[in-house]
Amino acid sequence: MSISSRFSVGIHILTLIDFNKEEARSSEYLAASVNTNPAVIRKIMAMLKKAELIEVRPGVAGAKLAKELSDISLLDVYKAVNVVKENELFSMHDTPNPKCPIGKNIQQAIEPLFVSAQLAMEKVLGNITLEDVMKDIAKKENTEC
Amino acid sequence: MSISSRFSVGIHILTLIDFNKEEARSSEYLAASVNTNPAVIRKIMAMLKKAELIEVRPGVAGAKLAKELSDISLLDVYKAVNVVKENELFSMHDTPNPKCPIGKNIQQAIEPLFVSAQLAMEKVLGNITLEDVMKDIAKKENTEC
DNA sequence: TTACATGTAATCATTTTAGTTACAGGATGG
DNA sequence: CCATCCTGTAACTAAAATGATTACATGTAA
Repeated sequence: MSISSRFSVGIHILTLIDFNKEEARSSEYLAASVNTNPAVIRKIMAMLKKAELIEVRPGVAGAKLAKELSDISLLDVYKAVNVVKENELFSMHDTPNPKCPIGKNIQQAIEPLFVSAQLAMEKVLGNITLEDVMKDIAKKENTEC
Repeated sequence: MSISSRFSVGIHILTLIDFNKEEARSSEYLAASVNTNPAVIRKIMAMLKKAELIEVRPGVAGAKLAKELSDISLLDVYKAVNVVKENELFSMHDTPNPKCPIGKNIQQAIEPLFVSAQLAMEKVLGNITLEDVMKDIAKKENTEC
C-alpha cells in the first residue's frame, strides 16, 4: 500500500501555480507539467479550492494561491487532498473474537499506539512549507516554465 | 488508503501465541480469535517466520515466539508483514515533464521530505514493544483464552 | 456568439486486499 | 503403517481504491 500520489501532485500543482503567478495557466498546462490528464488536475484543484488553498473561478484559467507559499504546510496539502483519514493510517482487522481476552482487548490496546505513530508523521509534514520545497527547486534551476 | 490490517493481525497473532505459550495452538485456533480464515493466519505466520519472529514446524501445531515479547517492537512486526515498502509510504506521480523546471526537480525536492515523515512514524513504532501491548491488555483482563 | 475555460459525472483497467478452497507434504500416535 | 491432524502454498474470487479517460454542462469574456 502507498499513500495516493494526489498528495505529491497537489504539491506539484501549488508550487507550479506560484512559479507561474504572472501568467494565467490552464489545467491543461498544469497537466502537461505533471504529465497526466487535465481532468485529474481539475479534480485535485477542486479539493485544494475546498480547503481554501487556491482561488479558481469557473471558466477562467489562472488559479491563484490563497496564501503565501510560506503559509502552506505539506500537512495542509495532505489534508486537503484527503489521502489518509483521521486516525486511520493503519487499518484494524474487523471484529476480533470478544470471547478471547486478547481478541476482546487488542484493538483498544493498539489504537492509541497507531494514532501516535501517525501523528508523528503528520507533525513532520506540518513543519515543512511549500516555500521550503520551492527554495530547494530554485537551487537547482532558474529557467522559465 | 490505509496500511493493511496484516500489521494489526500480526500483532494479534504474536500476542496470542505468547498468551497461550503453555498450549500448542493451531492456525485454526488463532483464526478464531482474530475472526478470519486459517489460511490467512498461516500466510501471515509465514512472514513472521521469515522475519525470525516465530518458530513453526510444518505439520506441527504450536508456534513459539523466537524472542521475548520485550524484544519484539511494533516496527519489527511492521517490517515482517511487509505493509509498507522502504521509503515508499508516499507514492510519487510517474515521470513529470522534464522540460519544466518544476516538473524536472519536484521529485528530488519532495522525496527526502516524504522519507523523513515516514521515518518519524516508524521511529515511534520502533519504540513500542509487544510487552507494552500485552501489559495494556492484562490491565483489562485476566481470564483464560 | 464564438472560443475556451472549469466542474463533474460516468466509465474503465489495474492493483491491492482479504477471504476461500484445495491439496501437497510433514508429524505423530495407535 | 496408516489414519489423522497439522502447516505451506497456490489458485481463484469479490470488493475497494487509484488514476486515466471521455463527455458534457456550465461559466467567462472578447
